[in-house]
Amino acid sequence: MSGSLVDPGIDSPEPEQLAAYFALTEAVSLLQHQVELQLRADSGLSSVQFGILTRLAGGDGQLTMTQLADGVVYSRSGLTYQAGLLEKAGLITRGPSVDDERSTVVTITGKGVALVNRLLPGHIEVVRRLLFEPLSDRDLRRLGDIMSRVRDHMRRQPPRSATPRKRR
Amino acid sequence: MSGSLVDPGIDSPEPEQLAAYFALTEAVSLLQHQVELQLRADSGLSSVQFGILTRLAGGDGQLTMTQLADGVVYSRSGLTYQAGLLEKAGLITRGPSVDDERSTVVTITGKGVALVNRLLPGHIEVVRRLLFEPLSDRDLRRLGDIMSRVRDHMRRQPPRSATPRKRR
DNA sequence: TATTGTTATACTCTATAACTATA
DNA sequence: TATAGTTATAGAGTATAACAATA
Repeated sequence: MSGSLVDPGIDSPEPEQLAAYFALTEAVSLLQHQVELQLRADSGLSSVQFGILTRLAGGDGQLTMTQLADGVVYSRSGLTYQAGLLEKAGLITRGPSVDDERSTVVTITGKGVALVNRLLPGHIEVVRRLLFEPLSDRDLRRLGDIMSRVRDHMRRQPPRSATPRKRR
Repeated sequence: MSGSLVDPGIDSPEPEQLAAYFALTEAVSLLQHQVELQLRADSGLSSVQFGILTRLAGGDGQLTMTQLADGVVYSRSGLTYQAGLLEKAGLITRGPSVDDERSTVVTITGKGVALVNRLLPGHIEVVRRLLFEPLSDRDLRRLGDIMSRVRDHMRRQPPRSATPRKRR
């Protein structure tokens, strides 16, 4: 008895490949949940908000709304909502772009940078405990190599903004 | 110039390790989003609902609410909500457990199994295109090995249900 | 015309706490 | 007392479509 009611079909991938996919998604889901709990406990920030701030702080501190939406969140209106919260909290500011007056440039404030730096150790500690701990240095190098290629591959796919409009 | 405003601190992990973490989370986030789009387009099901159904279908078709909550969703009331939707759609049924009359046993229906089998090819196709395609067989074996260990490690952590009550 | 961003709106989802019933 | 599950409720988040302004 196989103990399974599903039949992926003749042309399906090896079970081993699917197992890799399931392990990946389950592990990341568990990790994300723990990260979410830690962030809320330490700051009240959601992981989406933390992601916006770290994306800004990881660069030179400035990105347009569209650049942010491409990396963090999946609709412009959703990002407008989150940016509104972060601006109200004094963690970012928004201003017009000089290059293109349609664009809004989002800038992380000193308070925002300070918050990211305060949160990072606890954040990293969670990641270390859950993700790094059971892995050797070599595992981690391989994981980074593999997932970097996957990420780059996905980034090359047509971005969401290219989603065709609803037909009629 | 480093181009970054953040300072992880003296005792921080190697940048290479953090890069592995960021690549992992970004890639999985992109993958989850595409999977979500495909599921909605093909069925109107969310990935949480699909996860509940596949978890049931991957076993013998029955699990208790608590077993489901541990694997798929992060609060019992949230699962009750989702189970209500799935039951209304005729994809699962709920009934009392004979072993423990406090428990509810969730059973996937024939219609539920049929839906999972209908959705699986398209689902796998997305995963193949985004995740498997840029990877060699060896990459995939390594990824599966690594993430299985991480997942097992995380499962060993005290489950969310052990979260201490709010103080006071 | 196409693109950037915001707004209004409706909806989905989630968590908290209170509650019922069984162990 | 502790555990399984449901319910009521409230809040957060998201997407869609319509809109204004600029390219």
